[in-house]
Amino acid sequence: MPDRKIKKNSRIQQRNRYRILDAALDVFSAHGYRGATLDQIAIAAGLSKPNILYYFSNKEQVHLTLLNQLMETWLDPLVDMNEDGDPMAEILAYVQRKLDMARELPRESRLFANEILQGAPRMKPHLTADLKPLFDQKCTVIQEWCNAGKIAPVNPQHLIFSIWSTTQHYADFAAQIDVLVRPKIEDADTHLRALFFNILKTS
Amino acid sequence: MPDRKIKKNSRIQQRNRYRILDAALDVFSAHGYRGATLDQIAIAAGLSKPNILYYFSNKEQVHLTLLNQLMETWLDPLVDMNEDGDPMAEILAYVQRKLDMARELPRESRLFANEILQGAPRMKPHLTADLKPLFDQKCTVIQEWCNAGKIAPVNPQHLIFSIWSTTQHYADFAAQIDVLVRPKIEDADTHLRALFFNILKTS
DNA sequence: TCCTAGCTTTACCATTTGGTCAAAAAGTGA
DNA sequence: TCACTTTTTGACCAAATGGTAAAGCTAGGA
Repeated sequence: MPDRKIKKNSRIQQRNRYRILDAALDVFSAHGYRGATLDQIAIAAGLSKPNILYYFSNKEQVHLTLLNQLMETWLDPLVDMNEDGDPMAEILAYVQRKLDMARELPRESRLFANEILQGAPRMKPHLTADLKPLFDQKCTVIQEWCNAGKIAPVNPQHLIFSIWSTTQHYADFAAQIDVLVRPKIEDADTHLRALFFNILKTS
Repeated sequence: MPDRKIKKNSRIQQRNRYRILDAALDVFSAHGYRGATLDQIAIAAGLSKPNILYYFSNKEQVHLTLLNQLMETWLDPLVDMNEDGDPMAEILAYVQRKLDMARELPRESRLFANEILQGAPRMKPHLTADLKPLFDQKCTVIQEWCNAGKIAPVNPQHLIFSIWSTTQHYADFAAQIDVLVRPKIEDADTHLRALFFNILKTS
């Protein structure tokens, strides 16, 4: 029988791969790639270490799978920024989506931050292939909005960096924020909307 | 002889402790605490591993020494924000100092970011003891500036978070920025000045 | 009921890692 | 030069880590 049947979709496969990736997300986002161990992941997943290696060929594959999955959803908010919409509304909605994402997927944000902080050794190809073209395209759109006078003149690259940094900060630096402010922060939305509204408004 | 002479200041001691801390800053900032090894640090310092442990009792002590040193300089820019000065000028000057710092001390910024990202296990006491009081005090100052109408109403906590995140982003996410923009960024200053000017200006 | 493919575990291995120790080497003052 | 202190090193260790191999278990179809 030349074609071997690989059942990646059996119920057990699906459930266990999901468990492993969920556990790995916990561990990698908390300790970085080199700081995370297969034993930690195994314990968090409720499986044995060799069992992890039955589903993934090695530690790096687990990490890579997570990064690949992440890349898919990570770019969505920016993709959805529509060049035909109202510029101010589009940018502010993008800020809101990024902020929501930081709140709903803080582990993913920290996984990404860890990877970039450490020089993006496993992610650089993705950045070049996926993020860079999208980034360039959206920079062009913003530049055109500026040129048309629909928003105040602004450097598109730095604008996007500011949006990324301010929104992701609430996930990535949560440990610091927890120390500094007692009750949970909920009014970041208002602040960031004002921050970016004020630099973009024409008048 | 009851009092033992500990020569921490011999020329050799000074030189080697400096070399070790400089090498450790390289390694810790690039891999995080758990991802860094004493061997890497030893090689980067041009010393042997046991020699490292002659100067520092263990790996954690090297890391802690770095964090303590860092904490001293890290707060300076905020300390220097003078409540008797012109509010707008003071805040914009603070932004500029933070940005300069991210450019001049990117390894320190990444060391800090790594530590916070991973839950600040060794830094939380410092944050509570040193950063928090300063943060609260400066938030009060900014709030008073708002109340006096000297700057536009703004949430001081979020304003500071925005300043931290946008400035440090250029150090912490340098690997990503390198992929996205060809020539080196020098006009971040202009962008950030405008960003924070526009949300703070009255009228 | 038995067979088989798929799943799990136990035992194990080589390498890496933080750390120790005693001896050797290099300074240093008289 | 000699005696003494400080610094450096090579050999070593126990624990942790990524990974392997083979045997054992389990579910489900014939």
